[in-house]
Amino acid sequence: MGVIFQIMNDKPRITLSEVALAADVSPITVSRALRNPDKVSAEARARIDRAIRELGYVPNPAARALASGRTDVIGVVIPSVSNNVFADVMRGIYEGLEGSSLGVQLGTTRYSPMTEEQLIRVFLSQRPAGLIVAGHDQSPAARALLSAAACPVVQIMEVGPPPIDLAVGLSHYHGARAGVEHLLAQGYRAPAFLGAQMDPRSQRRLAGFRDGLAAAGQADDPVVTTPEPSSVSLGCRLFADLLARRPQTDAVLCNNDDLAIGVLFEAQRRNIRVGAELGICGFNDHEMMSAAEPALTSVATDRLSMGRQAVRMVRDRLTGGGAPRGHALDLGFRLMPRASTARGRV
Amino acid sequence: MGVIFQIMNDKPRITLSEVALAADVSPITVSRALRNPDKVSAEARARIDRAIRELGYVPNPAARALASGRTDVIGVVIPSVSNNVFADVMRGIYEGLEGSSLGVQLGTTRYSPMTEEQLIRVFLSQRPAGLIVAGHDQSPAARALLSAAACPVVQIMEVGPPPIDLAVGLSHYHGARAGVEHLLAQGYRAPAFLGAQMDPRSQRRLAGFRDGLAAAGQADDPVVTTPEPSSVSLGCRLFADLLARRPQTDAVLCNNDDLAIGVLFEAQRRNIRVGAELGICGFNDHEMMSAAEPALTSVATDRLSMGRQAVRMVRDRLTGGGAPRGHALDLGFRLMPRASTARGRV
DNA sequence: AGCATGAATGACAGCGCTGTCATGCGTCAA
DNA sequence: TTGACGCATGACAGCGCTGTCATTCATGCT
Repeated sequence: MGVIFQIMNDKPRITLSEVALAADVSPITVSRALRNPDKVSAEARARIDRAIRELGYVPNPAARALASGRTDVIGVVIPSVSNNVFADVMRGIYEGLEGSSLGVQLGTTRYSPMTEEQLIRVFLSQRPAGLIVAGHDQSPAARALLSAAACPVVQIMEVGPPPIDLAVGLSHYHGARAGVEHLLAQGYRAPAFLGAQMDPRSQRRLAGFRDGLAAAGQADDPVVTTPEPSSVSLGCRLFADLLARRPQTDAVLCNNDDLAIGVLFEAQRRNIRVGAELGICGFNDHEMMSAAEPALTSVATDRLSMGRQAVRMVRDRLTGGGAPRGHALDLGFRLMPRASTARGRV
Repeated sequence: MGVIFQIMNDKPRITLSEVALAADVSPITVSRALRNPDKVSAEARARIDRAIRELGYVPNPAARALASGRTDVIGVVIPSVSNNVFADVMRGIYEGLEGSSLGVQLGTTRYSPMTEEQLIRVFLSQRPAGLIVAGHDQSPAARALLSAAACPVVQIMEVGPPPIDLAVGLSHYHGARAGVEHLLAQGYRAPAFLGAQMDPRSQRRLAGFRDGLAAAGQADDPVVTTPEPSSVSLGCRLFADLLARRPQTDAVLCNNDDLAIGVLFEAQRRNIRVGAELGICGFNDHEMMSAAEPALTSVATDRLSMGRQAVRMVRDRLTGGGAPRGHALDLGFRLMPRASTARGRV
C-alpha cells in the first residue's frame, strides 16, 4: 500500500518556475502576475496566464506562506459548531469570502476560556490574514494576545464592551429587553424567561429580561435556565418545569427560537391557547417562526450578515482601508410581533 | 497604519532551531521529537519538551508542509453550508478530528459540478491528508482526479454506487421507500411526495417513493418539488400547492424534516387532523420531530456519525491500517413511527 | 542633447522545516 | 574478540515562493 501511494504521489507538480519557463519570463514576474497583476505588462501577463492554464498550474500556499510570512487564512474562533446561531454565522462568513482567495480555519473552544486562549495563540502564530472571535469574554491573556495581533481582529456576536480591534453584532441585552417590554405592553402580567446553554450572550439577554421586568415593577424573578444545549424538546421540558413551579405564568421570553417552538408544542399538548392565554416570544427569528401556527413572535437578528460583515471588515483592512481600531458595528435587532403575543380580548 | 502593523509583526517567532539550541540537540532531533517521539531518547525528549514550553514554541505548518510535501489538512467538499444536513455532518467531522493535529479545509460547490471539479483540483494540489466529498455524482474529470489521488478519499452521504475509494452514508432510496411503505401500511390511500432543493440524494428518495408507490399498485405520480432551498415555510407552501392540485391526498412523505414541520403547521391552520386525516413522514429525524405535537414520524439518519466515521476512515488510513479501497460503510436508517402517521380508527 | 523619472523585470537569498543519508556507539552471537 | 546490527543523533540540501534591492529601458522635461 505504501508503495502504491508513493507512485501516485509522483504525479507532476507544476511549479511557478516551470510556468515562468513556458511564459519566457522570470519566476518573480509570474509571482507578481499572480499577486499584483497591474505591476506586470499586459503582454507578459497574457503569456503567463496562458502558460498557467495550459500547464494546469496551482500555486502552493505553503510555499507562499513560508516565503511571505503571511497566510491567506482567516481564523475563526467560536464555542461550538453545533449551535445553530454559529452555523448561520459560518454561512455568512463563507458567503463573505466569495470572490477572494481567502480561506477559513475554524477552531472551537467548547466554551472553555483556556481552550480559546490556546487556540488564539496557535492561530496567531500562523500569521493569519485576520481573526474572527466570538464574543467579548476572552481571558485576560487571550485579550493581550489579540491586542498585540498583527492582523485585524473582529469580535462577533455582540456589541457593547469596547472592542479589542473591531466588532460586529448586536446588544443582546436590549434585544431581550425589547422582547419583555413587548410582552408587558401586550398585557401579559407574569412573563417568565426560559434559557438553555447559558453562554455570555444568553446571560446578557437574561439581564435585559430582568431589568425590563424590574422597570415594570415586577417583584419575583421567574427564570428557568439550564446549561444544557438548546433544543426543541428542551423547550418542552423547561416550559413544563416552569408551569409546575409558577402556574400563574402567562408569557415566556425564550432565550432562542428552538425553545420557543418547544414551548408552542408543549402548550398545544396542554390545550393552552397560545396568544390569548400564553404569550411566546423567541430570539433570533429563525425562518420557522413566521411559518408556525400560530406564528411566533421573535426578536430578529441577522446572523448571516454578522458573518458577512465580519469578513468584509477583515477584507477592507487588507486592502488598505477599513474601519479604524475600536470601531463596532451594531447590526441591531427587530422585534417581530406575531400571533403568539397577540393577547387579544381576554 | 502600515508602520504600526510592521512593528507589531516583529514579535518574536520561536523557531525549531531555537528550541534545539535551548534543548542542546540538533534541530532535526526536535523535529523528530515532534513527529515520532519514540525515535528520540527519553532524556532528549524531556529537555525538548521543556524548551518548547518555556519558549512558547508553536510549529510553523507552512514550513512543515513545504518541506514534507504533505499537509495535516482534510479537505471537505460539500454543496453548501446552509443546508442543515451538512451542518450536522460538519459537526461530526469536527468531533471526529478531536485529539488529532488534523485541520479541515472546507469548500462549497454550490451544487455546480464545475466548481466541484475545480475545488477538488485545488485541494488535491495541496496534498491533503485526506479528502471528504459529498455524494457520488462528481463529473468524470473529478472522478479521475479523485481516483488518482495520493490520499484517502471518502464519499459521504450515500452508499450504493461503488465508491471511488471509501464511502460512508446510507441508501436514500431505501429510506424513502421505507417511509412510503409505512404510510401505505398504515392505511393511507393517496400519499404524495414533497421535495425541495432536489439534489442527487433527494432524487434518489423520490425514486424510492415512486417505486414504493408503484409496487403498491398506485397509478398516478403525486409529486411536488422545487429547486428552492428547503425551509419550513416552503413546506407550508408546497403542501398548499399539493392540496390545490390533488385534494384527495391523505399522506405526505417529505424530502426532509423542515418540510414536514411546514406541512404540520399548514395542516393545523386548515384544521386538518394530522395522523387521522393526514399522515406526515419526514426524513432525517431532526430532534424536533419527536417534540412536535403531534409527534412526527420520520426516517432517522445519523448525520453526526457520518461525519465522524468519514474522519475515522481517513485517520485509520493515515495510521497505516484502515479499510481497503472500495469499502462502503452503510450507516442505514431507522423509521421512527409516531403519532403523525397513526391513522387510527377512521 | 542630457538628465531625472518611473515602469517593467530580474538576481539573490532565505522563509522554517524535513527527507535522505551518514555517523557514532553500545550490544549481541559466533 | 570481532564483526554485524540497531539505536540515537546529526549534516546537508532543498521544498516553492516572495522581499529586497538592482537593473534596464522608454518617457518627459529643461
